[in-house]
Amino acid sequence: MARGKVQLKRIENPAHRQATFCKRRTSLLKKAKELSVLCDADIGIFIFSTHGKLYELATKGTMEGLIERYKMTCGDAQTSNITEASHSREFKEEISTLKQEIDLLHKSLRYMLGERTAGLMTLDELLVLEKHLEMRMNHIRAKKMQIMFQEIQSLKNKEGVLKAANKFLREKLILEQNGLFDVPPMTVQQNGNFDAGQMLKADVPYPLTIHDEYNSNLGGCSNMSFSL
Amino acid sequence: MARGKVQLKRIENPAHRQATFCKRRTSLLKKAKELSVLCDADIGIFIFSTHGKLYELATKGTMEGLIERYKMTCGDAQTSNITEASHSREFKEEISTLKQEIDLLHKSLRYMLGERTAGLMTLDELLVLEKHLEMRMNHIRAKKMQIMFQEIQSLKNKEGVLKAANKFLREKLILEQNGLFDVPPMTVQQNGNFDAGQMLKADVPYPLTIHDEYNSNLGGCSNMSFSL
DNA sequence: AACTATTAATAAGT
DNA sequence: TACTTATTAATAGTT
Repeated sequence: MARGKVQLKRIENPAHRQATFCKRRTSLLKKAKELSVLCDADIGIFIFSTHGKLYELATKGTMEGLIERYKMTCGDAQTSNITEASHSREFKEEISTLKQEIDLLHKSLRYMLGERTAGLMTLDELLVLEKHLEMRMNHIRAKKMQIMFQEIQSLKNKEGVLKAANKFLREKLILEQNGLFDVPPMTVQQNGNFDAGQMLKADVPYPLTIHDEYNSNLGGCSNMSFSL
Repeated sequence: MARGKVQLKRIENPAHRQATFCKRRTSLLKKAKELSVLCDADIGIFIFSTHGKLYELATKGTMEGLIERYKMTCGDAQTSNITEASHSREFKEEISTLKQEIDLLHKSLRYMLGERTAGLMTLDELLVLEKHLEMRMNHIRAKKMQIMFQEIQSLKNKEGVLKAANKFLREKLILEQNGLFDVPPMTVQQNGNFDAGQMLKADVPYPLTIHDEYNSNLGGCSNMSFSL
């Protein structure tokens, strides 16, 4: 523009190129500022020198903001790229969904643990609670077994005692009857039913089971509760 | 620059402003192209007019590419803003963490349900499983009770039968002994212990409990399992 | 970086 | 929007 025209091609002389770059870069940014002020335009410029150094201008707000606006504007019409903003929004939505799911799982776990704790539990707490549940289950099983065996042992004792008494009485009876008449030995079969026919073949029609007052001996077991 | 200087302020006349915008914009982009060619620089420019229309120039590759390069360059040195790439990475890391937590919660739930299902469960499935658990617990309780009452009823039956037989034998014995000597009536006390002293005060030292072969009558109850 | 001859840009008018 | 032109601004080559 002065002292002769210039070929529109790369300046090979490095010093010359650097000088020109400095002058024209300054002018370009100045012109951009003028344009933005005179014409009320928003302009973003970034210039990378040959060596990668960055020179920038954002006439309104930050360059980030202008880039956002640029992506919004051209994203509608030109590129198929999704803007950072909508990327962020999608990520945030996914994170929100996942957090909701975690909340629900926490609630489910608390429900299963039978807990009515108020606050949220941490991950570490959950692991503790997992072990906790195992212990609770074992405790419940142990307690259940203990009660059952107590009841069953109590009944077995009664059975044994009665059988012993029965045997003793039978033997005594046989001894007493020895000179008068014969009675076959009485037995209790494996299925727990009393063999009345063998005991008394014809002369005594006897009720073989008795349900009434013996319930009290079992500590009211029909109302037993193990508080699971 | 011609026919008089220009004040560096917004041109209020819209037509005038629009004309100037068009001229200067064209010049600016021309200057930018010249700079990029002469000095081997990479330049990105975007201009938003007053009405939001976008004019852009990217002297190398696409504007997207230049914006990426811009963010890389200034992200390292100038601004404190995090680039889209690292934003994405952070989001992805958070999502990964949340998914891990959900996996763990799913495992916890499956463990509590006693399930050994392979795949992941959906949120909807979890709600179903929550109800499922309640039903399973009720079922387990019912089954447990059923088994216990079966055992206890079986033992009660035996007890009743033996008592009946005992009573019958005792009466029979008394009848037989009536002319010979007196025996007081035998009883079973509330604590389940046989009152041997009352039955036979002096002459028969008798083992009051019998533990052996009667276990088989209880269906192997010492090995009972309710598969919780 | 400063100078300056010269070219490029452009304001105002058409 | 495009052309014209008087005038200013930019800048290539030099110091």
